[in-house]
Amino acid sequence: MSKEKSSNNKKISLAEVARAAGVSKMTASRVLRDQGGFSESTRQKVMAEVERLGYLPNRMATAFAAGESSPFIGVSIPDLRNEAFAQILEGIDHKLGTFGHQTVLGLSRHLPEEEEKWIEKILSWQPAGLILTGRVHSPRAITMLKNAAIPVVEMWDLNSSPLDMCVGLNHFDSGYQMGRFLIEKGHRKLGYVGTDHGVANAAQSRWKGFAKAVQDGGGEVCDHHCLNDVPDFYPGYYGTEQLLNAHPGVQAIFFQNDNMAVGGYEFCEGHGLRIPDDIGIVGWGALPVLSVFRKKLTTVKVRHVRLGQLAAEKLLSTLHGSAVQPVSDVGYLTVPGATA
Amino acid sequence: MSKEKSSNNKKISLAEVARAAGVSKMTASRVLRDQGGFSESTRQKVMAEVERLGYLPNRMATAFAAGESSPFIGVSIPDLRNEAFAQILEGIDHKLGTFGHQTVLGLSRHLPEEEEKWIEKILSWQPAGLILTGRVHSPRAITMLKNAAIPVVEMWDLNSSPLDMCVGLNHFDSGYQMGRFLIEKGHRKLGYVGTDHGVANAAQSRWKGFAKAVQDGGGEVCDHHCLNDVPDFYPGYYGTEQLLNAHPGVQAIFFQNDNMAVGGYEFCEGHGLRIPDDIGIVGWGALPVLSVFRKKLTTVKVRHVRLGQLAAEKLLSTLHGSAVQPVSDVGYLTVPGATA
DNA sequence: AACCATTGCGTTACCCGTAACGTAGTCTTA
DNA sequence: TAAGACTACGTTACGGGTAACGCAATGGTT
Repeated sequence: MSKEKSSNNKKISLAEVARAAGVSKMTASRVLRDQGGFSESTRQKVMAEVERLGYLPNRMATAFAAGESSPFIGVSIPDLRNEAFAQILEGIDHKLGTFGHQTVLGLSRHLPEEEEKWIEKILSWQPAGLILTGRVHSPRAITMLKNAAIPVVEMWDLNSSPLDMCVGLNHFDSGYQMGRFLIEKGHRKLGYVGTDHGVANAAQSRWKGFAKAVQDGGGEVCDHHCLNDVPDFYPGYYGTEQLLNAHPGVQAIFFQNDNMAVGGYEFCEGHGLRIPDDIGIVGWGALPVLSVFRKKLTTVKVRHVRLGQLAAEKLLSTLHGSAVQPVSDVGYLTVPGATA
Repeated sequence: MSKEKSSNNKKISLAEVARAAGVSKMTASRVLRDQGGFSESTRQKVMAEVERLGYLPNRMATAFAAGESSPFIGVSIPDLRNEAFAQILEGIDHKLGTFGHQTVLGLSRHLPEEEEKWIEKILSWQPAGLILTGRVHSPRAITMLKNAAIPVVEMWDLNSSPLDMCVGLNHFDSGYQMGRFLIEKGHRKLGYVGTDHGVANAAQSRWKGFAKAVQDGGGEVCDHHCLNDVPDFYPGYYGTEQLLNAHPGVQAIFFQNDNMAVGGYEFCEGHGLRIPDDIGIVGWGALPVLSVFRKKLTTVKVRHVRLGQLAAEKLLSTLHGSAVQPVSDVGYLTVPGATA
């Protein structure tokens, strides 16, 4: 509460508690940490003043004094509209919270320069570690991370030579698998609808994997990338419209994720296309919307929450001094449905 | 990166830079802050060592020394699967980041005791302020907040006598409006489908407002609450099934939010009910899924991102010493569609 | 009764920066 | 040429805790 309104208009320090209780700071400190070396009567005096004054310990000072690291773990995420990242963040935060750490959020809006600015700021506030999304970071960011000497986990995209540690899945492969799947269904003219932030990211890897599979299978790929938009329902809708206008005769479309796929599905069905007879629709991610969608969508299942938990676990193990496997693959599962 | 791998295996302090440059800590500090009072040759010596040693300033020590508050703002959110909260958090983080603050996340999973535990932890790490969701907090949490003497914004649910400051909308009224809307359409047997975490929250206010309007209009209300589930597509689906099994003949259903409404819509349509002729479907929140939904859903539009921004602005203004209106109403808009 | 261990505290130094103040040397100016 | 202003630093103290150490009083042992 703001100062004007609260009963205590300044923070109470341990020294004030100690003075009020008629003991030294050190004795008060020992009582509060229940570390022994004090009498019962002293304990009561100190605790009575703690209660009366509403003392709240300042752990920042403690950590500062002891040379400990802070409880803060910086977590950089491109955006939260994307349910995949929201789920990953839930997994991370839950695991970190269980071990007494605090999640400090950084939303990069898919821009490496935003991530760089955030990394510089957060590093100056002494986080114990960082979790970043993806494998692409600005050169200056990489230098700063090297100097910071704290553990870093790159998650989402698998990276065989990470800065430090990595948890993710092979997006290229998952795209390639889906491309093969559609080729084997007999399709040859295939589309892709996604977003584009001018940056190499995991979605782009999926698209490249997909394109490679289609080319390897003798097919043709047409793509439409919505510039600087979020991969959600509506971009899926208008992206499909633009793709089909530019490339009539596409037999199936692979979408960046399930929300976009649902948007594309709605566009197709709303314009008289039968699915999957006239056009196939394929998503990615197994997002919540699929649980009630009227047709079982062909998609790729990813355990987002688990991915977040694993990223947090790797960081926590390192912080607590355990040896850690630097790279973990959480995998994916291609799930054939009724839409392709 | 972890210590074993990085070039510098410990953090470089200002004192080390100063020693290497052959000056005092204070001179190095002045150079780094470009605060004047040093010669060009000294500047070059210091900056050369900063570069060579990879020095990163420790702002925590600075803040500590200057008696400043930390940049950390604690933000407590029930869950991130709910897109409304994800959008609010984006609004908060973007605004806070613009002003050099850092968002520290706390996910309460709709449990006041989780919120209490998180508040205790975060307060001991000296945040500059807090943003909490809703108006219900545990008594101990309230005491701790009073003692902390930092600004607190309660957001989401409007609260005429907040702990400190408040930004939100009148959920009860928005539910009441929707109840009247359905009564005026001529419906009398009305349903509600939502979730229940055993806590008085904003969704419960909407439900109470809705029930009051229906009763005032001479109607009958039937409800189904999914226990401890997230208000997403699938709970909307199965909640509708359970409601309709228990109460056949319901003429329209008000859902806790749009995602649940879409789940309910899918259930109804999948079971041969025509919408809105056999049953009306009404959502809340104007969530992204509506942009492509095949029928225009009757809903309530809420500016979630704006709400988050306003909450952050209130906190920032208080922190920078400006006078602030303690309570702001961001309002809502009932949007009639084609589903009721 | 002298000795020693234990108990229960206090004192000092330190963590990493910055504010406030001190000071030696240079430059003006009357 | 001496007083005063200015430049370019250094020194000290401080913030909120804790580690390490010191020490007086108490109790038990021989």
